[in-house]
Amino acid sequence: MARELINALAGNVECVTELSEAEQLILSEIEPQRIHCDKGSVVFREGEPAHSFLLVEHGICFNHRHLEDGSRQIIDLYFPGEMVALGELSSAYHSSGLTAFSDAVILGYDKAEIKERFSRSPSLSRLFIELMSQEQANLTERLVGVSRHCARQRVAHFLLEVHFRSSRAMNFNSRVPRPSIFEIGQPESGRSALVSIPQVLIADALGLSVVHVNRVLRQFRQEALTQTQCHGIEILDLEGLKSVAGWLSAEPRIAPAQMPQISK
Amino acid sequence: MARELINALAGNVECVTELSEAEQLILSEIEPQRIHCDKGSVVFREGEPAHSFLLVEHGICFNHRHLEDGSRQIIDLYFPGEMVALGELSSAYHSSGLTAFSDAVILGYDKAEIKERFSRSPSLSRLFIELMSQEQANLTERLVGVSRHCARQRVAHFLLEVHFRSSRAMNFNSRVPRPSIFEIGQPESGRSALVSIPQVLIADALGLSVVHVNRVLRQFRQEALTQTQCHGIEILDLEGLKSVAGWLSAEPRIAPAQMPQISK
DNA sequence: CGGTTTTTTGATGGACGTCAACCCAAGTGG
DNA sequence: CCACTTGGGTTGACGTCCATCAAAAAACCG
Repeated sequence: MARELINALAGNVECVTELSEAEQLILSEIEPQRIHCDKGSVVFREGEPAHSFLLVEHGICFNHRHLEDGSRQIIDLYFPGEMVALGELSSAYHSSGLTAFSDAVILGYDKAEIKERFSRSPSLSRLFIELMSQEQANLTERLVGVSRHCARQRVAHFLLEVHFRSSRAMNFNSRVPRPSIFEIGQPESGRSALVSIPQVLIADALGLSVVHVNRVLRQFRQEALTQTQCHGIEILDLEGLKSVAGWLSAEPRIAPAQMPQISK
Repeated sequence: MARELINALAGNVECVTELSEAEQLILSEIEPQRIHCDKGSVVFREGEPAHSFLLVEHGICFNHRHLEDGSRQIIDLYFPGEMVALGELSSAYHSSGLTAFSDAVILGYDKAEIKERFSRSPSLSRLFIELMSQEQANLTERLVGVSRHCARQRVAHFLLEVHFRSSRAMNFNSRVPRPSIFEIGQPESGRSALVSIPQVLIADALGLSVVHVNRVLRQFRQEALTQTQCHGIEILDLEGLKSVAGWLSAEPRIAPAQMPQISK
C-alpha cells in the first residue's frame, strides 16, 4: 500500500479529503519505481522520451533548459512531496531536463497507468486539473516577477519561496530522516535557516549573473536581512525580506465592480 | 447546435478527431453566452469572481496583471478561436484581468457545466489536460524568453508569434467577416502584413519601455526587416526576423542517451 | 598539500529605463 | 474652417542596473 502519491496530493491541494475510499485505493495501488540519484546527476535531459510521471520523495531537484548561448535557465525547483513538471504528463518527450541538486530519491509512476487511473473517476480528473492550474499560476507569478522586478526583489523572493517550500516539504513523510542538505532550523527568535544553495543556481533560476547575485546577497548581509553560515543562507529578518520582495502573504486581490454588456 | 467549442479545440489540439459522435454532441449542446466588448473595454479585472469559461470568437483580447508601481504586465494575447486563461477553470476568481484590444465577441460557457461535461468522458478530460499542458509549455517558453533574451530578440519573437497566431486564427470560423483590425495580407512575394498593435502593448507584454520598443522597431525598419504602414507593422523579411529572434521552427530538441541507475 | 570549485570584490561597458520634447493624425466643438 | 485636445509615435540626453572580464580569497576534495 503506497500512500506517497496521496500524501503528495494532500500537501498540494485541499480537495483530497473529498476523495472516497475507493478513489484513494485507486491511487494507492500504483506501485512506483524508485529512482536513486546522486548529487549533481542528471535524471533526464530535454528531448528525451518521457515514460514516467515523477514525484520527489527525498532531496531536491530542479528542471532546466539549455539555451543556444550555453547558459541554462532553471525553471523550477522541486522539494520532497512535489510533482515534477506536471504539464508534461501528456507529452511523450521531456521539454526540460531534470537534475538532482542533492542526493535524491524520485518516485516514477507509469504515465499511462496514472492517466488511466485518473480518468476512472471525475474527482481524480478534477483534482489533477486543479494541480495543473496551481502550477500554471506559479509560472505566471514567476513570469511577472522575472520581467518586472529588479535583482534585489527577485533574489529576496527566491529566498522566501525556497524557505517556505522547503519547510512545507518537511511535513511530507516527516517520519523519514531528512536529507542532510536540509539545514532548516526552527524559527526560534524570528530567525530561520535555509537550504544551502550555490549562488550559481540562484543566478540561473533568476536570469542574473552569479556576480550580481553575490552582490545582492552582500547587501542583504549588510542590512542584517540574512547571514551566511557554512554555505547556507540564513534568513534573519523574515519580515524585512518580505518587504524587500514585495511579498503579498495571502494575495487578497481587489475586486471592483463592472461587467461588460451582454447581448443575445 | 453550437460547434464553436469543437472548432476551437480542433484548432488547438489534434486528438479532437478521436472524439466520438457522442462526445462531440456533449460539447455541442452547451449554449454559450455571447459577450460583446467594445474596443478598449475591460471584460473583467483581476480578483473578480469568475463564473464562466471564455472563448474568443471575434477580435483580440489580452489578459494582464497590475503591479504595485502602476505598470501592467500583459500575460497573453487571445485571438479568435483561442480559450482565455484555461488555468483558471477551477478557480473561483480571476487571477488576471481581461481587456478587449479591438471590438470583440467572446463566448462565455458556464464553468460548472463545462467541468461536468468534460468529466463525463475520459477522452474529454484527457483533451482538456492536453490543452492545459500546451498552455503551460507556452508560458514556460515565454518565461525563458523574457529572462534570457535581449530586447531585439524579444520584440522579433513577439512579432512572429502574433503573426502566426493571428493567421491561424483566420482559419477559425472563416465564413464570418473578420474584424477590420486584422490587416493580414496574403504572403505574396515573401511579405505579410500584421495586426496594428500599439507599441505600448508590445512594451507591456515584454516588460520593456515604450521608448525602447520604438528604438528596436526603428532598427528593424532600417534593416528592412519590417516597415510601418498606417499604424501597423508589416513584416518584410520573415526569415530575417526569425533569425533575429532565434526562432526554432519545429523545435527538434536533442535527445542524448544516459539514464540514472534504478534500484529496488 | 595542490587542484578544483565556489565566493568575493573591483573596474568597465552595454542595454535599457526615465525624462522631456516634438511630431503627426484624428477627433471635437465653436 | 480653424483652435484645441488627445493618443500615439519618434527622437535625444542622461543615468542606472546589471553583465562581463579579471583576479584574489575562501572553501572543498581528494
